[in-house]
Amino acid sequence: MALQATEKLLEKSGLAGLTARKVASAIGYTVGTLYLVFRNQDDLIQQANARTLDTLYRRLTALDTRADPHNGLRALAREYLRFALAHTHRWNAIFDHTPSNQKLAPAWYNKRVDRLFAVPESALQALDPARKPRAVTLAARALWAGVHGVVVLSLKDKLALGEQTGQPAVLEELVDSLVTNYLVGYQSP
Amino acid sequence: MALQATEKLLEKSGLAGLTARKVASAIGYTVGTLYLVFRNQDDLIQQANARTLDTLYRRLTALDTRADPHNGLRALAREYLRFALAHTHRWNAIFDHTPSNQKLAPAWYNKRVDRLFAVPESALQALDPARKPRAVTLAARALWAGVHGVVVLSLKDKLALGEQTGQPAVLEELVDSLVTNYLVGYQSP
DNA sequence: ACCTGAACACCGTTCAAGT
DNA sequence: ACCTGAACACCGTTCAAGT
Repeated sequence: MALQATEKLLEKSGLAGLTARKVASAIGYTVGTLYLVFRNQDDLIQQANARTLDTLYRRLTALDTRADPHNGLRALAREYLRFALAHTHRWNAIFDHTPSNQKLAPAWYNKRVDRLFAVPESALQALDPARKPRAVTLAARALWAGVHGVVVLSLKDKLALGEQTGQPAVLEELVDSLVTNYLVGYQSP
Repeated sequence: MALQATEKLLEKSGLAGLTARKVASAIGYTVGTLYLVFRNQDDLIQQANARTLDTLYRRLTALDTRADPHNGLRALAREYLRFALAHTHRWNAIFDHTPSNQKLAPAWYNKRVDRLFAVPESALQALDPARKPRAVTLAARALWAGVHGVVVLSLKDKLALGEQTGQPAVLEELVDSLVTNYLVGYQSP
């Protein structure tokens, strides 16, 4: 499959180094052939990104958050960070790619993104079942977007933590701090 | 200045639509001339981004956070969001641009980023002067990266808030939720 | 039915040559 | 001293023509 070649290329040199010609020649074909399978480069990248989102989703749902939602949310956030650190380039490709025509992403793609957000949301729901759904959704978005922010800036080395910059342990501390403190506020009267 | 033309082009069609040739012809010159002024495209973009960072910095420091650090931090976060919403493309250019050669950004550029982080950090310091500096730094990074995350995902419409997606009021609610709840946790015993 | 090859309109970057 | 023009090696995308 062309998508496997795309992943390998992404993994090696990131989204910027990805080229239709490179992908084609990696699977022993000509550029033209690639355009018989994918509508264009956006389509190719989106399909590759969808696969990354899927494996991330599988990783997150493999965790059990029901027993202890509070720690479950921390575990989710850590797993998210770990995944991003382990697959920097593929993870970045998801958020660096912006469709050329200003067009919004296709529905099948957005479905994967929504599914990811649903994971922390249900943990948050379990944490406090009495809370109104809208309040839970809002809190889940805020918290998860926050975690996302820590991860993005971590990967871009924009956190300026002095000598300890980039050390996974410190980054986990950041993510933990965000989740824990947010949840304290969320659950306080 | 070429940088003004760059900003205008960014504002109109984003980083993806930016071209050395377009910038040059916008100021009545040839491409070649542009390369007598800027080392390369990365340099051009970084200089443009530095200007954006500067005006954002000025906006944030214009707020007074000393009187009431707690509300001050909320105001900072809101201002950050507002700036991003008002200058979507220029703000995105800052975080979408990744230097070609995998090279890290020059020191003069990173200085501007660090300066921005220092703003919420000093507010957080004022909130609880007894706290150890390292703890304050860590909390400032976590919180501000979190706010950043809400803003990035807001701009990319990846928050999936149903019909209300993209409504500024809802986005401010998200940012508020993050800051307020985090601070409750941060200040709890 | 499947693939190629070459074309088109664009890039970033460089640098002799012009004034 | 300042700028141009044309070149080079690359792009994404299309599509006649080949098997």
